[in-house]
Amino acid sequence: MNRRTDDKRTRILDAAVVEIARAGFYGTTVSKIARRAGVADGTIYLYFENKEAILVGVFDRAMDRFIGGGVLELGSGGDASTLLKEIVQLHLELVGEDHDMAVILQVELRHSLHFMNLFSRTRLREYLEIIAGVVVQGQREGVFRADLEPMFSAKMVFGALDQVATDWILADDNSRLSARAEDVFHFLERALAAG
Amino acid sequence: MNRRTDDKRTRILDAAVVEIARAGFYGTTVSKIARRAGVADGTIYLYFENKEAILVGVFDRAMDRFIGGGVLELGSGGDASTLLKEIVQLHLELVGEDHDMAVILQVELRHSLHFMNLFSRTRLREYLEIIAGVVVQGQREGVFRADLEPMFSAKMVFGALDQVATDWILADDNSRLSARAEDVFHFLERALAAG
Amino acid sequence: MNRRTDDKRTRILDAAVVEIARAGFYGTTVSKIARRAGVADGTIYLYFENKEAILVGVFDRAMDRFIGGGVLELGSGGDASTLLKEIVQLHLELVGEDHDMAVILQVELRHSLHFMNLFSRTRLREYLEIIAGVVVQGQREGVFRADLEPMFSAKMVFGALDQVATDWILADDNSRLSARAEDVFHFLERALAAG
Amino acid sequence: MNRRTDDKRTRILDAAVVEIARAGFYGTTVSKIARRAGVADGTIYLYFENKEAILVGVFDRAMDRFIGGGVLELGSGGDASTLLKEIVQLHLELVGEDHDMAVILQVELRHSLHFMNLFSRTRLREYLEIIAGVVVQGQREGVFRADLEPMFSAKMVFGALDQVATDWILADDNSRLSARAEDVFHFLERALAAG
DNA sequence: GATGAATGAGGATTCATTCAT
DNA sequence: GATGAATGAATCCTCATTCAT
Repeated sequence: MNRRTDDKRTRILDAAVVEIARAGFYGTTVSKIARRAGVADGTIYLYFENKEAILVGVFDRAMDRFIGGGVLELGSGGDASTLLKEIVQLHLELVGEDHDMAVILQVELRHSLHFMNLFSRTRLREYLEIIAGVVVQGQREGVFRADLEPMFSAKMVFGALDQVATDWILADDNSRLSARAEDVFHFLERALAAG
Repeated sequence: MNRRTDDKRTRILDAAVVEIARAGFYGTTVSKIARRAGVADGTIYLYFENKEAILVGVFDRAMDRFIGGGVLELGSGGDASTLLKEIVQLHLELVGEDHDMAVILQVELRHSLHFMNLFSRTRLREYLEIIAGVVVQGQREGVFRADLEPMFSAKMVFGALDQVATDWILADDNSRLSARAEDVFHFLERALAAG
Repeated sequence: MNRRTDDKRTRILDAAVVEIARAGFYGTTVSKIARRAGVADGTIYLYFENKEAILVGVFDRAMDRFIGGGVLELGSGGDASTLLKEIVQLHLELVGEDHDMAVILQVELRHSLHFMNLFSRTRLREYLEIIAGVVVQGQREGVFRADLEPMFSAKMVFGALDQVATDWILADDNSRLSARAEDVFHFLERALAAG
Repeated sequence: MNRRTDDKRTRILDAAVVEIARAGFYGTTVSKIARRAGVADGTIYLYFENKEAILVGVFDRAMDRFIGGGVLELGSGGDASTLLKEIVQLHLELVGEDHDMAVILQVELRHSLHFMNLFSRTRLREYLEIIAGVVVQGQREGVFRADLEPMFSAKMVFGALDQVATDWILADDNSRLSARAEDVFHFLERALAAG
């Protein structure tokens, strides 16, 4: 895939994000995405097998950015509590960065069992394992309760972040999502803390 | 609305739950719902304005059962911690009771901003306020931390329950959802507890 | 058909005139006509075989009023020119009397070849023959040109009246249709006059 | 619009004329028109916004042919009486040329107030003004009566032509419509003539 | 690779008509 | 006779996908 090709794929994905965020997956048409991307309808099918594959593409790219773009590098150092704080901060920053993308992650991705499964079995699992790793580290360090199952805890953390993100989408005010990081961390730390 | 009429509306909603849970809102047709309900296509439109209204109907009935069927009676007595435990228990029991309905609540309802808005502005708000009320009571009783904003706490509680429910849907094993109530309560109680 | 029955039929026709004039034959539904008439949908079918029969009913009643209600009595006396003047006057008065009815006569009746045929072979023919009779009388009296075929002349007269009536419908100002009688007569008399 | 495209649009209009003349606008389906035109149903919508737009298209093309194809060139020369004769002749020739098209002009176009308005406010007005121009010329030349309002006279002329055309459609014999031109002109000339 | 005109299956919705009460 | 709930055939229109250029 050379640069030109890649550029066209990128433009299609960018266009899809906007259109899907605005009107929903079923409310958009391949034609509209093509028009916004500045390509012909048929061109879409040179880069994606079908309409659903565009959504998968959007989603994959988002998760690549999400996970590749920071979360993985967290493991480098610091105590578990700090890491947790960083995860919360980063999650809300990344999701809050691009409203259209956030709509897709929080709303459009939940389209069907099929999609949710895809999500939960692949990229979400990866992400949850990173969080669970932090929990395990915390338990080893003695700062997090030992009686909580790490993967369960990771899901609770994700649940909190997800809820806050969805809430932010729906509020549709001009607040920054990351402004809520402090509160979320505060809540989660207490739930996880030892002693 | 007499018994006959009510019966037909009920049958349509029941059929819709099954069809939508199975194939998604956009994957089902009005015809399929009608066939399963044992009525003619046109009959659907005597009870619902359009296809979307069926989904709203499904959702409303579920929330009526959900809120009417127990959560409201919680306020009667007991300390805040017990009430929270009961909410957690009841939420997971009710959602876990009917897998098809759960799929709709956890997946299909999140279809679009439009639906999420409907959800969040109406019944979810009502529910969150009940939870927030328990938090306030706990704070007054001195068992819950006073430094947490009650509505924020309520959202965290809901986020945890929601995550567990979605996780259960996706796991698709034969576990009972309510079996996870203990762990969730354990997590949330610690997050909220004073001291 | 007793008085009660007749009353219901009348109410249905009255309702049909209003609905059809307002929205067109295809733009109305049997249900709407029934609602306006204050009867049940099914009741319509006790009085009319099907939807089209309602239009035929509306049309027949209108023509009965039209022809029965004056034109036939013209023959009684007077010279041909006066009779022509009276026909023109009466035609425009009757059509202009009820705007809804006029819309049906000038617009809705022209729905299809089928209807136009019905119209032209029955009531219109009857009417044209009355006019042609006046022409013949005028020719005999020597006031109308003898070189014009009476039925052709009658059609020209009707064409003029019809055009003026349609024009009035479309103008939709508050003018009275019969105000145009003078001009029309003026035009037609000259066309027909001998010498 | 290149040749291919234009060709397809033409084929759709041709097919529509036949289908609509045969069964009426509401008696035809988009599918039938498509089949006769030899295109897919969806193709219709590449050329027309909806079913009604097909009828408008049919009507516009007819009026273009009608007005563009002769009547406008009349103004060139000759006295008013000759011009009137030519208009009558041309009108009946053009309408009589294509029976299907004539059915649409005389019957289908009168379907509804909506259509009649469209007709009367646009192309008919244009046409009436041409006729009125001839009347004015005749009045200036002193061959037409000065006491007739030109636009009113034009409507009378059109009413006569329209009536004859409709009559021809309904007669459905094998006569040529233009054969009636002589009589119509004879009638109208006398009505308009000065002196 | 790129185009976009063409396809045609699919689906929501309407509404004339029926018939059990 | 009267009702009006129920029917289901019919139709307009959309849109993902294809393929000749």
